[in-house]
Amino acid sequence: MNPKYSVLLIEDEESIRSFISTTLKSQGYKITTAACGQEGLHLCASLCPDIILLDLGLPDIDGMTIIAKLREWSSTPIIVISARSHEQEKAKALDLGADDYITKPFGTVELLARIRTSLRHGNQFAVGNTPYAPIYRHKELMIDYDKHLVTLAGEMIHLTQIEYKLITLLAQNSGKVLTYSYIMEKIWGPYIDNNNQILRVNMANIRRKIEKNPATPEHVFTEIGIGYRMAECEQ
Amino acid sequence: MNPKYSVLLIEDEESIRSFISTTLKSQGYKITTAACGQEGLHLCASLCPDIILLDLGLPDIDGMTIIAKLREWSSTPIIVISARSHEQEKAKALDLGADDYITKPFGTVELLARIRTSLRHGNQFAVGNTPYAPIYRHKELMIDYDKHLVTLAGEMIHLTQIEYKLITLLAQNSGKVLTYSYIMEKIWGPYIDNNNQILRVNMANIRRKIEKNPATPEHVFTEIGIGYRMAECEQ
DNA sequence: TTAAATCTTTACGTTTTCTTTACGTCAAAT
DNA sequence: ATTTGACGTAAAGAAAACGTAAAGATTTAA
Repeated sequence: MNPKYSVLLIEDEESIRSFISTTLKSQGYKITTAACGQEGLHLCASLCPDIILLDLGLPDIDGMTIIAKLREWSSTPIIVISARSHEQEKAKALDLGADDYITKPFGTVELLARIRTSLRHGNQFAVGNTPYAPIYRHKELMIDYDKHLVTLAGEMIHLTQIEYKLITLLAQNSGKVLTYSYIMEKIWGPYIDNNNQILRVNMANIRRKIEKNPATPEHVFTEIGIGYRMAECEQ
Repeated sequence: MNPKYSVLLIEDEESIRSFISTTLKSQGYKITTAACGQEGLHLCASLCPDIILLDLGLPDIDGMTIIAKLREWSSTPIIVISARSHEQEKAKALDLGADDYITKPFGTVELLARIRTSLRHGNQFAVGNTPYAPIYRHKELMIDYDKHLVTLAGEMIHLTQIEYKLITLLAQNSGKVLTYSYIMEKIWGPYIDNNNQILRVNMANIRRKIEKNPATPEHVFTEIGIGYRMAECEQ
């Protein structure tokens, strides 16, 4: 890795801190740790890390507050670390501007994969309208934004307006979880009630068209309680 | 008979205006004239001519301004007419988007040649760096832009002026969806309201002429809620 | 000037899409 | 084992978008 990415880990539990530190160091990341929220905010401002790993259950400051405070001035990718017992927190964290989440206990492979994805798609350097790749491709599925065309194994797939908007939104953020509320607002505007039924129906219709077996999807994944995630674009 | 090419002449000198008018009429062009820049801009937006002849020395608006204003929405070929050959002026006009430049006094033969050339090369609907294709072909359908001719299985198809422009616009962007509003602006100018009814009627008429069964089209497809897309040119 | 062709508008039936409702399934928690 | 909550799917009604015929309006050609 060249140059090294710097990672800021905000985590109060000593055992997890050292586990992650060791893991990341061995992979060539430059890692700094903070044991409480106060320290974390301070270090973030002075270090300007490339990515932040944030445990939501800190002793001094509420995790949501930390995300909000960071997002006031920084767009550094944030990966939230959360205990399974606090499921509903995750969606809120993502809505506040976190980029991804990972649930304890987690494996090394998963953690590293999430970090790589977030760094790759990290919007910390994007100014204004992020330039998306002109084409999304994953396995047999291809989306040509310019031609407004979706093909599966070369075959044209007919999508309705809303279906196309939806898959485009997911594809242009592929690899990343988009929360239900985020998707709803993007597609149906800010005045829609937050009943996701209409979204589920549309997702089912899309899956019927692009998945061999909608029950075991290859392209669009459900993150239960959180939202949807699309397989990362190949290239 | 093929649809006539329509020409808009923007020229303040009466003698030149009538000279060019007579010349072009005798050659089968449909010509409209404007005596000042204001009128010229207005007529262009309402007529959407196939080509524009523009005198740079108009009394009211600077010629360069007119070119720039037209290029905000139209890609119709513009041939600039100038009293004196100033290399700088010529370069600037071409830079702003004019297609050719002719110096007074000029002969009939030269003018007609320039017009033919601009119309031929004026694949005015092709966007970006699309290579100039002299012919569109797909299944039995053929469009010869140079000859201004549409044939279906060798048989000549009679199209009206608007119908020809429409199918040309779609053909020169074949494979891509063109939105209703884009098409409306290209064919009916920037001042048309965004009621697509007139477009639907014209598409129905075109389909009646070129599709075996308009309900299951082979050449022009509707992308509901978005626009129309023409089958990609073969070869 | 008159007839024909073209363009635009109006009206209406059909198709497609959108939304809601109802119900079934699965997994986690009691 | 049962309950509960979240998600997926089917189907039906409502709404929007589309295509077509036909009647004016305008332009062009004879």
